[in-house]
Amino acid sequence: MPRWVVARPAADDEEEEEQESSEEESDGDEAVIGFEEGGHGIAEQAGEEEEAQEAEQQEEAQAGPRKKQKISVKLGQRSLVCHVCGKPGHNAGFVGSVYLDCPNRPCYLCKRSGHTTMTCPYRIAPEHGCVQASSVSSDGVLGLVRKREQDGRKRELPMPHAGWQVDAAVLKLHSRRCTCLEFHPSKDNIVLSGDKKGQVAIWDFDKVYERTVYNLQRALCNNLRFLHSGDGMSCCSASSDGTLKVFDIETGFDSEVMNLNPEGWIDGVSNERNWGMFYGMDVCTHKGLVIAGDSKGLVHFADPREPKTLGSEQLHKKGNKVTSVHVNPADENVVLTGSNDWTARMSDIRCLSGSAASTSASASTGTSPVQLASLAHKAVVNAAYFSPITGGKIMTTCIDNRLRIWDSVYSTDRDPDREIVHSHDFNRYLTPFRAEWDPKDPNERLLVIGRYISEDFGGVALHPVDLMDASTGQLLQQLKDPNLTTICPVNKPHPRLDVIISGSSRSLYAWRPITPGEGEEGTASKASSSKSDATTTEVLLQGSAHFVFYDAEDGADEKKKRKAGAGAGPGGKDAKGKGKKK
DNA sequence: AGGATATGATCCC
DNA sequence: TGGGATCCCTATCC
Repeated sequence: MPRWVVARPAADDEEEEEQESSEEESDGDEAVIGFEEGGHGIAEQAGEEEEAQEAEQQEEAQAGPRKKQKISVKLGQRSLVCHVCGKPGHNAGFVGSVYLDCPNRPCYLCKRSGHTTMTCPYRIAPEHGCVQASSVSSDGVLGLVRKREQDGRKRELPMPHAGWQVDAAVLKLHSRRCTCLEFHPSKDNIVLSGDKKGQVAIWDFDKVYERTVYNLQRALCNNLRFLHSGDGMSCCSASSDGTLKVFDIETGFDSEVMNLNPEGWIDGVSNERNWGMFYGMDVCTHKGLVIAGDSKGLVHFADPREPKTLGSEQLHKKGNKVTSVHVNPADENVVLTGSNDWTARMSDIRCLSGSAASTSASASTGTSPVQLASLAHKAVVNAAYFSPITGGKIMTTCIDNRLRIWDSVYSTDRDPDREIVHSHDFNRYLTPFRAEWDPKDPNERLLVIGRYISEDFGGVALHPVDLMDASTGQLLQQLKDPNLTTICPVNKPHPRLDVIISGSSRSLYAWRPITPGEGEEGTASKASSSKSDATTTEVLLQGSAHFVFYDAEDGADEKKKRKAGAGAGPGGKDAKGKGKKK
């Protein structure tokens, strides 16, 4: 029984226009669903016409000034001109929920020529070209023994569940898109999310209506990690405003651990080059150490109890973002970093000199004494993670549309054991995709990643969240919901429960397995017959026990229940939604 | 309602 | 080495 909450973003300072918008928010079913802006209809598909091509010059010479024009692909239309390659005779773009590729361009999925996305072998069989892991291979007795020893006597990765559905959602929790997620280390139903404006929200996806928002930083919150020390209330946040802050999730009280721009922005002096931003960040639990990568290829080490940088190391090429930092779960001395310099690198922090200057020269040549391995990629590395239990495997997400798997940290001097072609090369405007290990899978094979290109599900274009097997490249499940039409770049499997949280646009969604007997109410099977938003709404309403409207704007008691059968809505309980000062 | 635009990697000149 | 054009899947602002 899916439960949906519409939350207004916490008040941004004191802005007057909030009132107007709260009205439009509160009026009716549109707001419930909150998908009114999702339309990707063909009519809205605007495109840029290419510069004049020889061939088309004569034909269109009389057409007047060529400016931006609407692209509306109609089947059977006469004079077709492709807005992608500029050649006549065909067109590209959405036809209903299906995107037709330009045949003159390489495949958008695998980037190879000779076919389009629709016929791409990687789309038809996601495991195409993928080597099976030795631990799941069936040949030979030795292989079997090895498999038994390495892989818990399992060859087939058990299908996680028959299906998943959105069980709960907070729509418009944030005022900007969600950028990162983190589960509470001990409280099962609590998830934290950061957004593009530096806000951090704490959401109870069980109670659904309970959430807290803090204005923690002034720019994009790139990473949240709990310190796992003391009471489990301290969380660390790395932001593009150049600060690293530790805050208490109960009180919102924060303290600055690091600031890359202590002088602040100085007009005429500060610019994009010298302004420091934090990206990837992780925590050494036992050492009480926070490790954060910045926008200049530096990795900083700090003790959150003492606001002072312990040291910095140029682990990546100067001027390139360190997009991801991960401490090996089995050996805290080993750190994996991903970067815009097209590499992921494994380093031993015991060899730190503590001074960025001393190793900056060697880092760019890849021969720093700190460095254990450098994993070459063909494009920017969005994320590089050790496997969550043994730390023995490595998975990277690269925007060349490939997930790379090394089955052993000792084979990092070779090519990856597997390259899984998967659509996650974001264009603009989206939070970078990051494939995440499922920490509950003892085999360390299950991974979760959102999909960029849409698929036609009964006439609706949806972007599923994919569950894949890192050992075979097999697509195990695609999580989808007709009411979730936006792309889900941020996804995280729960460390203990059968829950996956997805951050999509400004909203959070909690997926749970469909329990037998409950059926697939509200999912695509039902929506497939309906085309318009209105009917989709109907389907959602039918399939749900109750809706709770949560309007954080109006102060304390702003819960309005709607929709029949809504008795279950938790009564007049106050949610603390005021957010911190500032 | 619809255009401008923020935004980021990349490629090309 | 730098500016400008480009990009399928946004979302907000005006």
